[in-house]
Order: sequence, then C-alpha cells, then structure tokens
Amino acid sequence: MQLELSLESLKRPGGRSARVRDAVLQATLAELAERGYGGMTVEGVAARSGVHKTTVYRRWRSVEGLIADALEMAREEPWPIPDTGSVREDLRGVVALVRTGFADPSAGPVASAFVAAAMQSADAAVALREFLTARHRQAAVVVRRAVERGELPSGIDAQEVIRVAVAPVYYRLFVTHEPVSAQDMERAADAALAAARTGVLQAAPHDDHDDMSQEPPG
Amino acid sequence: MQLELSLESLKRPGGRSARVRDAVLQATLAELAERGYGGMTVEGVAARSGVHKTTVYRRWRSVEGLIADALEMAREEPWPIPDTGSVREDLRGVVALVRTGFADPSAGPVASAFVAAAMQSADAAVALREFLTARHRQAAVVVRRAVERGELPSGIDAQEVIRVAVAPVYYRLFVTHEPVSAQDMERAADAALAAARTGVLQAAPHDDHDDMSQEPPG
DNA sequence: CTCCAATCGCAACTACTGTAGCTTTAAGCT
DNA sequence: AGCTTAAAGCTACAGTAGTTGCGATTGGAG
Repeated sequence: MQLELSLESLKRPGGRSARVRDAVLQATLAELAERGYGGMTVEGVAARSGVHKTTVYRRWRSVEGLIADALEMAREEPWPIPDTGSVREDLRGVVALVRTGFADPSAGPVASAFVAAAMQSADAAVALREFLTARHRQAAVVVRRAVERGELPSGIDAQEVIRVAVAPVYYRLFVTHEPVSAQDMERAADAALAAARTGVLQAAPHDDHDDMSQEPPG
Repeated sequence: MQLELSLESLKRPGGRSARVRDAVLQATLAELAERGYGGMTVEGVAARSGVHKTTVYRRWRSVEGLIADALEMAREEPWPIPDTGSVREDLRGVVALVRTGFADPSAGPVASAFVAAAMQSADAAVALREFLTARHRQAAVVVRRAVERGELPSGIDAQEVIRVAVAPVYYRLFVTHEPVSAQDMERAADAALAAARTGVLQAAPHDDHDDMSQEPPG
C-alpha cells in the first residue's frame, strides 16, 4: 500500500486496472475538449469510457482528480523548443508556443481546464506546478545557449527569464481576459530579454523564504 | 427595460430592491471570506442575507453572477498608490500591493475568488477585466511621474509597464502555484523597469488585431 | 387614497451528484 | 488448473442545486 505509487509503472501495461485508467483518462481528455472544464462531469466521463461511475468516483474522487491524473500523463510529451541562433527569436518562439497551446481549438480547452482545475484542487495544483516546472526547465536551454554565445551575461537565472517572458501572456489569458495580440507576445519576450541583459534576473542565493503560495481547498 | 442599467444608480437608495441587493452582496463577501470560492453556495448566501433563494437565483443566476456583481461594487474603492520619488520603489510598491491583496487573510480569499470566478463565467470575466483595467489606469501614474522626472523615456505605454510588473506575481499565484517571495516581487518590478528603460514598452499604434482572448463558457 | 407593475416569498418538485453495501470479475501466484 | 484478493460492476438511495407556478408585498403614479 505504501509502495504502490512507485510500483504503479511496473504493473503489467495490459492489466485490467491499466486498461480502465487508460480508457478513463482518454475519455477525460475527449470530454474536456468538447465540453470544456465547466461542462465536464464525472458521469459523462464514466459513460464515454464504458467504466462504471462508482469506479471513477472511487479511483479519482472528482473532476479535478481526473484532470490531475491526465495532467501527469501529459507531462511526458516533449516540447519543440526553438533554436534559431538568436535569443530574441528563441524567446519569442517560446512565448508563441505558449499562446498557441491555449489557442488551438482541440488542445486549448484541455490546457485551459488544467489551469482552471488547479485553482480548485490542491492535487491539480501540484500536478500543474510540476508540469510547468518541467516546461520551464526545457525552455531554459534557450537562455543557456544565449549565455554560451555571449548574448547574455553568465550567472543568469534561466528559468526566471522564461517565467518573466510567459507571465504576461498567462496574465492576459487567465486573469484579465484581455485579447493577446502578436505584438503583446513580442513585447513580453523582449521585455524579459531586456531585463536579462541588464542583470536584473541573475540567479541569487535563495536566502529569502518569505513564502506565499496560493493554497486551493480540497 | 433598455435603460434600466443606467438608471440603476438613480433609484432610491432605500428602496426594497436596493436593500435586497445590499444584503445579498454583503452576504456574498462574507461567505467568500469564510468559505472561499469552492465552498460558497447560492443557498448559503440566501440564508445569510435573509433573502429567499428563489430571489437570489432570479436576480443573479449563479455564484459567478453574485461575484460579478460584488466585483462591480469593489471597483469603486481607491488604491493607495505609492509616491516615493523613485520609480523603482514605486513599482515595487505596486507589486507589493498586489501580493498583499491576495495574502491578507480576510481580503485574500475574496480576491482569489474573483479570479477563479472569472475563469468560469463570461460575466465575471468582463467584470474582472474592467476592475483590473481601472487599477492599471490608477497605477500608471507611477510611470507617468517617472517620465516627467526624466527617469523613463517619453512615449512609454504606462499601463503595459504595470502589467509586465505584476504579471509574474499573478503567474505564480494562480498558474504555477509557486510561493511568491519578496525577492520574486522585486525582480518582477525591476524587470519591468529595465524593459521600460530600454524602450521595449513604448506605446505603439495599435495596428495589430490578432485577437485571442480566453472565452469562459456561460 | 387607490391602483398598477415589479419584485419578492413560498412550497413543491425535478434532476443530478455522490455514496453505501453487496456481488461479480479477473490478475497473479502456487 | 485452482485459489486468493484487489478492483470493478451494480442497485438503491440520500442530499442538494436549481426551477416553476402562484400568491403576497412593496414602491411609486395618478
């Protein structure tokens, strides 16, 4: 019971449980894509997957649980980080990747649901945090390459540059709900770059522990 | 029927409808503060306000409707924009205002609920957008004063500087759910300032109409 | 003072979400 | 193959969110 989590991946890929999980998670993605987060329901997922609703309730507990699990799966797939030879273009490319990820008619609703679910459930929140941490790590290459090329000063906090670059896009998409123009994206990327150049985003000894994370209930 | 919205404020402040609205909205804030967005319910608000639940459903339709209306009320109250004589400190102050607005034990849950509700309902989304637009306008003085002082180049998009400054905080609070340290805030403010200095955030002729707002359902 | 229109209160009802108790199935082991 | 046990299926039900139709109240106009 204690080791189950780490053993999960060792179980037979064709076992009944695995089959059920697969069916349910795929149904989750499908439901999210066509009904959105607000329209998705546990019973809907159960019906579509052919799995009984009590089973879904038992294993995933709620819509947010389903989304958290789906999010864990999604962490696997890689990201086509750009490599143009110029930080400016690379950063703009990363920001554009983010936007299109939410703009795409099929993937967009799913991605948005992840963000919405993370605001309602602590489990979904950690799943999303881990997902995005992985993405930050991946995208940080863009900055490190720039340092090697001499485009940026060394000692920079690469992931923080990424965060500053994408933050305005997320802010517009999920907080102010303003439209995000191509120019907005360019300005966000270029602003992060300018900040990086002036040394504001240097990596610092993390002596500061003034925590203030936003805890969702449940 | 067509003019009702604009006439709303002209109605007697002590009329029955006004009394009901007041009681309900106050109950909404109270419920949000102690139960949070996820725990708030229309019936709870009705019970606390002493107004029948049918009435609440009829006038506000849902929890999100209640929040949207409460948000409209909240737009009134002013914001203690700092004026230290230095853009750097002023910007940092604005960012700190944002953080504490969500950190405060009584106001925090309410403010967070506004953001969460805007993700679920289109009405709440426009209410929040208008609210934040007002705040951006207020905070922009900080930048304009800096331009007058010669600290920043003229022709700058003052509100965009504010957006870039606060975006990383919102990103951490509501997207990645990472802790927000004092250093994180300083870096966000300083990054926006650096970008502003290098002229990346100049106001531009808005020829770009590549819209991509995030539409919530309902 | 009387009447009109709008709004609110009320009770009953529908539909749906999530749970409980029990039975059945199948994966893995010897 | 036969046995054990964890997990899935099923029925029934409890609780709650949201609706409807109608009667009562209120505020304002003539």
